[in-house]
Amino acid sequence: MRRAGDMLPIGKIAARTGLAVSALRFYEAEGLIHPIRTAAGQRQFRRSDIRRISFIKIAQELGMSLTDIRQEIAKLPDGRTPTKADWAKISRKLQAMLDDRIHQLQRTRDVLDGCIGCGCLSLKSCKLYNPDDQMRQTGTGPRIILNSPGDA
Amino acid sequence: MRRAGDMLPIGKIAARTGLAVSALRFYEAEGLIHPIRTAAGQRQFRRSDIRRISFIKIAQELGMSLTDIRQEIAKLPDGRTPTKADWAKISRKLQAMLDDRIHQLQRTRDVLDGCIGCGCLSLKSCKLYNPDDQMRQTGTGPRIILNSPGDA
DNA sequence: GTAATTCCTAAAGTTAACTTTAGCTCAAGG
DNA sequence: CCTTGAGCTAAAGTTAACTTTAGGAATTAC
Repeated sequence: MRRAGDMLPIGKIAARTGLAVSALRFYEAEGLIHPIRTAAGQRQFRRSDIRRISFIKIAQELGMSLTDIRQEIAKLPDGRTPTKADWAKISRKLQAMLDDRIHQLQRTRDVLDGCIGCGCLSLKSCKLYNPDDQMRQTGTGPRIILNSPGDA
Repeated sequence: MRRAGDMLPIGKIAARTGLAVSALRFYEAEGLIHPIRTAAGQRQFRRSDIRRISFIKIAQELGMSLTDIRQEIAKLPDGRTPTKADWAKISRKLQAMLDDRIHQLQRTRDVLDGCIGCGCLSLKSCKLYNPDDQMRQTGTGPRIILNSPGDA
């Protein structure tokens, strides 16, 4: 029952999500979104793609790389437009990540409280950094890692 | 009263802070740390530099760029080795940033709870994103911004 | 119907934060 | 002494995540 009226051109999607048009094209090239094309070759997005893009942004905010996000999104149902339940399921990992991150920051905050004041601030000697934290990027290139495995 | 015994070579500092030697040299080039040199030109770090580097890492973790961090560090007393009080003072901004970040994530978490479940997830239509949030990077180049000014 | 938008692709450029490489010098151990 | 492990510099390379540019084609607005 859904015809052309449901579809949105790239510019509208950009406006609705706050992403640049170029970023959306980039995301398609990266396999994160899969707009269909008009006969003339112009991209047409489903409304549900807005949710997908929102998911991408939240996951990014939590430090996931686009590669990681692509993997997560790949768990969505095959050809069909994902339902709310699909998103709820896949979002559980985000919930957990949010919780972890919040706790980590709270710990940092608490320790910083006494620790910078007392003058002992040192990445190794202080327990400001929790060693039990995975899920941060590794490898070469630019890194922003505080809790790298091995710190104690 | 302090002679050479108090000073540490770059390798030791790298070991103590968890940073790579190359990163420390890079930080010096960026004006974030200022080790002195031996007659032969080798870097010698003060023990207090460990605290300085720890500060840099925490600030980075909170999303500050090295440029921002350099500015903050510039507020430390001129030539003298900073005291605990100096660090405590400059760390107050980090405390505030930590608090902001924690609250932001909590908000995201709470809204995500109901919001992804209910299927309304959309960056613009949902209040998942707080518009009252500054202190995120702007400009060109790679960006990871969720709460860019203008979102509602 | 035509001017102004919006869209297209492909390729190259940008930025931050480092790392790697190449070719040396210095310092510590046996 | 002489080898081996740190250090040094300068310059080039890397990576992620985009943006910009160039040169067209399709739509929309008047």
